[in-house]
Amino acid sequence: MQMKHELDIETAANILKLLGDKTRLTMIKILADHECCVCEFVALFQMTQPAVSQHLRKLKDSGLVKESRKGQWVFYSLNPSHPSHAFVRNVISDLPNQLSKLEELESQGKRISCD
Amino acid sequence: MQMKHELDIETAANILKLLGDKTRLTMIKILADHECCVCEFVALFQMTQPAVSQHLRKLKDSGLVKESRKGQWVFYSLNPSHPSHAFVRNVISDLPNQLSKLEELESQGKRISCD
DNA sequence: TTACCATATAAGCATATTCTTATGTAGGTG
DNA sequence: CACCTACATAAGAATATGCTTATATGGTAA
Repeated sequence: MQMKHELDIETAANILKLLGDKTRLTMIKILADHECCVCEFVALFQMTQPAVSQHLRKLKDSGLVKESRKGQWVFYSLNPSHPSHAFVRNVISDLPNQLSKLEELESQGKRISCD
Repeated sequence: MQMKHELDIETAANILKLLGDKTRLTMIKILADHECCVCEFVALFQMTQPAVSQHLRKLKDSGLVKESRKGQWVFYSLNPSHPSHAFVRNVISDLPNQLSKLEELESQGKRISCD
C-alpha cells in the first residue's frame, strides 16, 4: 500500500516554480511517458545544447528526473521514487500530450533508440 | 454539463510560474475556500502591505482571482469562471489546507468579516 | 471640509533567471 | 594514439522578480 506523502507548501512552490517554464514543463510531460536523451530535446526545442542541458540539470538537481548512460547517450526519465512524483504527475495530467513532437522526430530519423 | 477546457502547455507554464511562489501559492490555497482582504494577508504573512498588494495584483492580472469591494475593504477570491480554474484547483488539491492560519487570525481578532 | 483607514502604485535596488559563447570531459571508433 | 560525438560546465549579459520606501487614491467618519 502506497503511503501518501505529505507535501508542504514550500516544497510544492519550489516544484511549481521548476515546472513554471514552458521548456521544462514540456520536458517533464514528455519524460512522463518516454525516456529521452539530450540531443533529442535539442532537436525538439530548437535550442542550443547548453540551454537544454541547463534545464535538464535543474530538473535533475531537484531529483524529479534521473539520468542513465546508455552508450554515448545520457537518457533522462522521471524518477518514480521521488517523494513528490505523484504530485508532479497530477499537475501534468491535464496537459496535452506531446507525442506528436516525438513522432515528428521519428519521421526525421532523429529519434535515438538503444534497442 | 461542464465542458472540459483544453489547456495548452504555455498557458499552463505561466500559471505554474505564478503559483511557484510560496506566498502566492498559500494565498491561492486560502482563497480556494475563503474570501480574504489585503489586511488579513498582511497579518498572515508578516509582509509589508505593498508586497502583499503586488502579489495579489499578479494573481488578479492573471484572472485567476477576482476582487470585490465591501465597505472599506477589498476582498479577494478565486474566480470560478476562469478557463483554468479547474486546473488550479487540481494543482492545489494535494496541499495542506491553511485553515490554522485563519484560525490564528481569528483568535487575535484580526479576521475581517462583513456579515 | 479635514482626517483617517485600506489599498494601490511608483521608483529603486538586490538577486534570480535564462540565455549566449567558449571550453572542458568522457565514451566510442578509426 | 587521434578524432569525433554527446554532453557538461563556466562566464558573462540581458531581463525578470520580489522586495523596500515613498506617495497617491478612494471610501468613510468626524
